[in-house]
Amino acid sequence: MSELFHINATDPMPLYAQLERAIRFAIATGRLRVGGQLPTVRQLAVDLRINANTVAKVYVELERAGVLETRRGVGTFVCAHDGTATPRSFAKKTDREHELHVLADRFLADALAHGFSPEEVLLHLRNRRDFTASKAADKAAKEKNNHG
Amino acid sequence: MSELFHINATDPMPLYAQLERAIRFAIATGRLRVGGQLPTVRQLAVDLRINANTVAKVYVELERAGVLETRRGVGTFVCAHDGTATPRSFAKKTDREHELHVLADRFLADALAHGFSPEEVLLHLRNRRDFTASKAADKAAKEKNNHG
DNA sequence: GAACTTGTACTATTCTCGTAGTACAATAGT
DNA sequence: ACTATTGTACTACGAGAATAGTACAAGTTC
Repeated sequence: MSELFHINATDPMPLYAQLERAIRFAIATGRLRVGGQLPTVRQLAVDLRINANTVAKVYVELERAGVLETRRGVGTFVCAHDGTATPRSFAKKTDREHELHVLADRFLADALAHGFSPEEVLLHLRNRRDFTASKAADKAAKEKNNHG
Repeated sequence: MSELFHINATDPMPLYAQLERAIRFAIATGRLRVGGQLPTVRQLAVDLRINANTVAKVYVELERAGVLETRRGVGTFVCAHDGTATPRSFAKKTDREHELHVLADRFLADALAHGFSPEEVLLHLRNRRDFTASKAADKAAKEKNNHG
């Protein structure tokens, strides 16, 4: 259970953005179950070695987005309404496709910038079954623990 | 050919980081050839609607990294030494693998946060041929040489 | 009710990012 | 030599990100 999310302080991406992504990802892949409880604001701040305000900001933002639900004195939980389902509405289907294309571009750029070849990337993706983990949450959880 | 790179001002990722990635990506995929000239600092700033200082900063950073080569009064060019080859040295092969795993995680998180299903993402990647564009460019170059 | 936990709301400070503007240095073209 | 182009350097300013610290609100537990 070492760490649910990983945050990289040296990454140019803001910490709050990294954490928000990490949480959404954990939910989508089933590492965080619907109704499950997240670490407390202060605890997560300690674990990730970031400020509690940053964590709180992310929690608030995700609650506003309908992803999380918070109850004072109790904790923060994954909301029943799946926040990843319809975060944006696309005017056309091509817009949606384009959005994904841009995201993939960025990922490729990242990987290439880190010295990975396109073949390497493709091979890695092919060998990763946890992409479809949202359907088989339990399997994903087990395999995730390996690389933890 | 309207725009070589795309930059998103609303993205939490800093502009300079986006541009750096975009340039490395363009080089790695062959859209920018070795020895090819990049837009001038001021011109690119106008095209991307960002400040010239931001562009200059990226150019300097990429030159320091050995990706670009600048000549005053002439322009900025893609350096012969492929800067994407060894940006980092990994202690172990597993470290390298882990790095890629983390990158893939982030990409997935992004895609899922934008409302795409894992299946959708996989399908998109499978249908994209430009993953292997860099190798394809090399092959194309070689074949041209063969043909004389 | 008292103690504790948890989320929330501030203020203040520091740092980075990005912009704006100006000035300078080096090269090419004339 | 003069001019235009290109990269470089610098200051100043504002916005956002992140930190540190404190205080408050709402719930649980005893």
